[in-house]
Amino acid sequence: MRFAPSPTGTLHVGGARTALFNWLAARHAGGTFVLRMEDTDRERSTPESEAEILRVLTWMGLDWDEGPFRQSERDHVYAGAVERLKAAGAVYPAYETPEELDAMRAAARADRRAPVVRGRRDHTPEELAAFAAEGRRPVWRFAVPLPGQTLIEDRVRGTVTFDHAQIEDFVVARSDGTPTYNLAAAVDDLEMGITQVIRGEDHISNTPKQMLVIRALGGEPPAYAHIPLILGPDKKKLSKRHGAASVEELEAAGFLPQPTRNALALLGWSYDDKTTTFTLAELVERFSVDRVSKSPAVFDLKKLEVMNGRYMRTMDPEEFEEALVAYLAKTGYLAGRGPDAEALARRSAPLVRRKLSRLDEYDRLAGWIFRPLEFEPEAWEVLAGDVKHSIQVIGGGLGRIERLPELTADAAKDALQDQLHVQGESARAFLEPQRIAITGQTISTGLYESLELLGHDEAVARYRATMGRLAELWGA
RNA sequence: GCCCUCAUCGUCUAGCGGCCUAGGACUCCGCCCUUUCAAGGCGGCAGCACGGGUUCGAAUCCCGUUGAGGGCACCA
Repeated sequence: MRFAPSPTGTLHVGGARTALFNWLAARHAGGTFVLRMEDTDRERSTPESEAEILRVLTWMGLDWDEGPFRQSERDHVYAGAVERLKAAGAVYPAYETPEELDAMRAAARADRRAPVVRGRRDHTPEELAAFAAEGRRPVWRFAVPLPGQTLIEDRVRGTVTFDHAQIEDFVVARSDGTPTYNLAAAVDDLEMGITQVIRGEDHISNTPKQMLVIRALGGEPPAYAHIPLILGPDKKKLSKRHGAASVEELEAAGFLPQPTRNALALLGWSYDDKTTTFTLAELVERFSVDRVSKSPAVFDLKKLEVMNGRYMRTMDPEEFEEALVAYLAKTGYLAGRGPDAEALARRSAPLVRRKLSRLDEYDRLAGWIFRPLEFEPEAWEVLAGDVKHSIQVIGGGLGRIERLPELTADAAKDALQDQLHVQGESARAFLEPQRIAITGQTISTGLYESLELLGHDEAVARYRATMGRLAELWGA
């Protein structure tokens, strides 16, 4: 099994799922997982991109047994293969100019035929010598056998037939001697002893070309499985245009590796009619390409959020605390929020654990902890909407909190619930202002726990500050 | 234009001729619980693209139509 990305950008959700499926298939079968960088496009391939892909794979918990190999470092292998193809008469030098190629394709199209290119396979030795004398460098094209057809015995789609009339004499070696993708991929799959290829459906039309190359080299093609593509909400192939299309973005948004992996596995694959959560071990044990769906799937971020939230709620509290702090540190959230920032974040972990679906929502819930009391406009609106009521209710709450010998969440709960009865208020009408009074937010961590976290003095101070501002408003 | 592929609730899917009055999950909508937001519990809305066959019987098999996706470079 192998995963062979081209390092020309970040790893998006589709590529990550391809990697996952290959890895799962390899681990399930006890096979070898090979990582190979398809960087024959030297213009677009970058070391940064390669490092990023490796990092993301590791983040997802995927390891590899061999590699990463780089095609850019294997020129000699491809050169050797091209020589063997020449010797076998499977390729020929082509001198057609770009204009001629365009004309050929346009003509075929006008003729309602497939826009395929056939170079002249029958140049005489004299002609070839003349070209050489002019210094013209040919590309080498694969002489697709005509007539004929190539069948793919695909593990997810069944038998797929390609008529050779539809396959052009594809370029195998560029005029500068470098190999093209179809040559390099075929040669590597053969050389590296790859027996199973799982890749996106967008590669399916390349497959017969690669099979042709492998057979011309005297080899046997691996088994192929072309998995359906992942689509964006617009039903188009997922690309950078769609938000959060890369795993890097998911990570930055505060999704954890386990639920992300789980969600990715379930895109186009299912185990049965009910199970929706799997541990890594379960995935390895149960995965099979035979159960991969044939139709493309729309990636649903909302579903991932739900899975992520549920996962965070079921993980160990300590583990969650570590994940949260690591995330906040990595994203730079903690920096510049005072020397106690990390300690505060740790203390807040239990308060946000049941409320978050993604870590980047942390600030919305708990940002107030790091700031002196200040009101969100909407929050202040709630209090200012009925100043008299707010003063009564918050004043009532303050009176009770103030007298508490020890401000714990339980004590706060008992006191406030008793007070709301005393004042004949509904829970919502009484408790909502309390939260705003101390956090300044309409949505926040739980009221009682928040009070405990603040501690008696700070809580009372905040209450008083709010009362002060309300009194000011009342007076005016 | 040519080639390949796909087609079950809005989304992800189970279903491989009778177990289907089509199951699960997410979203959405109610209700309950916690006398707060959230979380949790319970319930509800919603689907076999269409038309022909084959068969005692079709979501499941065949053909066609329609729709959708992918590919068609000296990119990968």
